[in-house]
Amino acid sequence: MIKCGNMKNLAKNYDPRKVEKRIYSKWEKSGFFNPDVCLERKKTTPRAPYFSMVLPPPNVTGVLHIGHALGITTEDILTRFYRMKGRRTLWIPGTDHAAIATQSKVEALLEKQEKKNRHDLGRREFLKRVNRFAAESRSTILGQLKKMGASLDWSREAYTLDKERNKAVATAFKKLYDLGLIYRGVRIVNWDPKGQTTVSDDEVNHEETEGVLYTFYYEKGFPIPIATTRPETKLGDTAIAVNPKDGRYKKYIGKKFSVNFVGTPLIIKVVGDKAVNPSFGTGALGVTPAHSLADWGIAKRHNLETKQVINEYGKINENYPPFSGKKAKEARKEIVERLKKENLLLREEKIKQSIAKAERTGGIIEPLPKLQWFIDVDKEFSFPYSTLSFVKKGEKTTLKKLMSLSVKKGWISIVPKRFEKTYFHWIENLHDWCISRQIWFGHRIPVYYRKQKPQTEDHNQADNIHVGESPPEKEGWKQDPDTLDTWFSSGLWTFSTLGWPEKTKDLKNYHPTTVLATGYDILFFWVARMILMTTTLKGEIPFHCVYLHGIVRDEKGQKMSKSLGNALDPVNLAEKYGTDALRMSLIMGSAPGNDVKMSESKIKAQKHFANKIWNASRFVLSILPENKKELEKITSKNTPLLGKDSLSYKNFSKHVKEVSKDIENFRLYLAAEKLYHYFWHTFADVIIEESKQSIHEGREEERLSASRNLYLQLIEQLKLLHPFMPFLTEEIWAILPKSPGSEEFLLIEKWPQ
RNA sequence: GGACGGUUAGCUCAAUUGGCAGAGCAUCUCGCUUACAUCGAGAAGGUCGCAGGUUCGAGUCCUGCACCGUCCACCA
Repeated sequence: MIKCGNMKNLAKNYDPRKVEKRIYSKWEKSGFFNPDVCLERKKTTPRAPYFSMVLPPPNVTGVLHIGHALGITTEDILTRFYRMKGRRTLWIPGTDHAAIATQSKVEALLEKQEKKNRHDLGRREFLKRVNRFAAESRSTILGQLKKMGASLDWSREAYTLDKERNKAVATAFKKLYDLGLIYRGVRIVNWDPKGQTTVSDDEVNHEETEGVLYTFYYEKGFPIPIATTRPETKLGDTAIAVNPKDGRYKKYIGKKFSVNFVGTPLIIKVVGDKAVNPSFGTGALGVTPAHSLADWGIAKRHNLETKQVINEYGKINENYPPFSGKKAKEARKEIVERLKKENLLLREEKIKQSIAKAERTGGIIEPLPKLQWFIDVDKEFSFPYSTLSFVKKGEKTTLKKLMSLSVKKGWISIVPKRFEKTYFHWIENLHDWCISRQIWFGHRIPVYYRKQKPQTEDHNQADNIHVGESPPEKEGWKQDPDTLDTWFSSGLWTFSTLGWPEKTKDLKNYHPTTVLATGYDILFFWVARMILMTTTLKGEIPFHCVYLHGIVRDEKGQKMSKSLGNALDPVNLAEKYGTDALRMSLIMGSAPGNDVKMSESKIKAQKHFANKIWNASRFVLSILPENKKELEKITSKNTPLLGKDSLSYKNFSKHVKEVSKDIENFRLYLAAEKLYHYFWHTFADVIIEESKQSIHEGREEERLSASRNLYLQLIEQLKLLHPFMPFLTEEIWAILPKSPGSEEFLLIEKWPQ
């Protein structure tokens, strides 16, 4: 029998609570999350390839949810893997101010706690409150990131609204403006009457509801019946559009009618437009340019007048008595009543209708023509860089083309590939991006206006608009009161975090970033915008690869949310089962782009796995001799592995290669599964069990060979498992005797070959 | 209207280039044996959504269908 005193002081069961905090602070103190320290301490070399990533900045609206935990785990696995591979590895942390989301959260709190709105406080005081809220959220979030074990370089932490990023935003705005890609103009926008602001197409959700399609004549004797779900907007009709091929109405095209519609005089021109579907409704469309994007397009094509009926509060404006001041819905009811009374209503039919709601406030979107700032995605401009192969310097291109070609030409790959199709499809349907918001929290638009003086009224706009970080020195300039869409600043994230617009070393060393890992739900919001911004402002791609993970759902497959009460809190779970178990359970069975169904039993299983690793390690520790010289025989390379052990180790080497390949190819779920399976069902169940005989009863060489095989395989499995289960593996690493040349921290240990 | 994904054991999901259908949880039986009862040994449980086709061989490739889900879309 060998003496086995080594494991006496180790608990029989692994208790993550006693380990995780201590280990994280050890890592932080070591400085190895920072590639500069790794370089200094020669853990990597200046000539090593880099691996860089940004953390998709969590919104400062509250706390991290389990979806974040999946993203963080995915990213941390990649980061730890490449760090161990010897790359110059940088993962940058940060948070997002999330303009509308944060502002509406604080507004709701204000309403609830003090029965006040933001105007009661005023812009300055209100912003103070929001910033205070954001700061609290930020520190909660940072704590949670650490709890998850994220090996982020905290020395480079960024915030979308901090000084550096503010400068980046203003610079970006000016540059895009100078390129002619940002313009101010009147267009139909998505107006949120509840939030009193515009929102972009992507911030609108469509819900299917039942609506009523009313078919009627404007007045008695009018030849063309029209159909609409919103009779109240018809007060603003300026035309009827019919399909030019429609025999029924051909003869009316070009004619003008004066009608009296429920007491309001209208001048209706009949136009032919091929956007009109002859088989829907009556085949004739009452054109309301101010309140429908489709009609706006028709009006543009036929030079029709725009008459606004509904105001910013969703009420009929002052021009339409007796309906003025009434809510759209009430006005609708009254108008329909009147049409009925006058015998003008032909039909009422129930139809399925999709209703647009603002994502954040739930307000029903009112399409309104408004003067706003836009990014023009179709405008041709000459590309100012010679850094991308698919567009030459000086060549005419558009933002849409840049976004599309970056992926099409293989500069950026999307994993899984099927999302590339979705991406292209989205770009094809893209309209100009409305970037101005009538909210207070965010980047104030870096534009200043001056009232035109009568004597200088020469239509020279440049005299009265100034685009830049600060106003010109002369008097009378007022900054635009609006703020920018939050995704404007997020779009700059890969390079604004590295110091742009300054020419920093970080930019040179770590951009383009290697991978962007994020949920597929923000492919359009964020990923596409980043590609847009980076190609245009830097002549670079933001990342070489986009890894899209799924959404975390509950056991029933429902999206987790606070309101449904099925949300799992990652910090609670980590506390209960250990972070490593939580991480493992999130990764296992989650193929790229696939949703993950989570349940506590899954996490529990991984807690058991952690315990298994702990105990197998205790066993290996128990067979290691205490005597230094004896121990060296096992830890050093000089002891040969005999037949069976040698074969077992060879097999293990295959496992190592497979796992490495899986991680390199983003098959993290497969790597995790293999690690689990090999450790439990090969290493513990078979190899350890079979070694027991050699160790207890074998000859000296057999004993040494078996012990060395166990020791080697354990050590190397700890390395393989480290990216997935960093705390447990680091803890065991600290306890096990090391081979010559090993690192103090598993964190920076070389990845097995 | 367009596109995408899913359908495999009671539940949650795997099966990387086509090669004997696998895990975890739950269930049943037995076992506290000197790493681990957060464990071990064993059992039961599957016409891989349906219908065709390609192939020596199909859960995997092709065609069609069904159901569930998701995203996109200016048919009022």
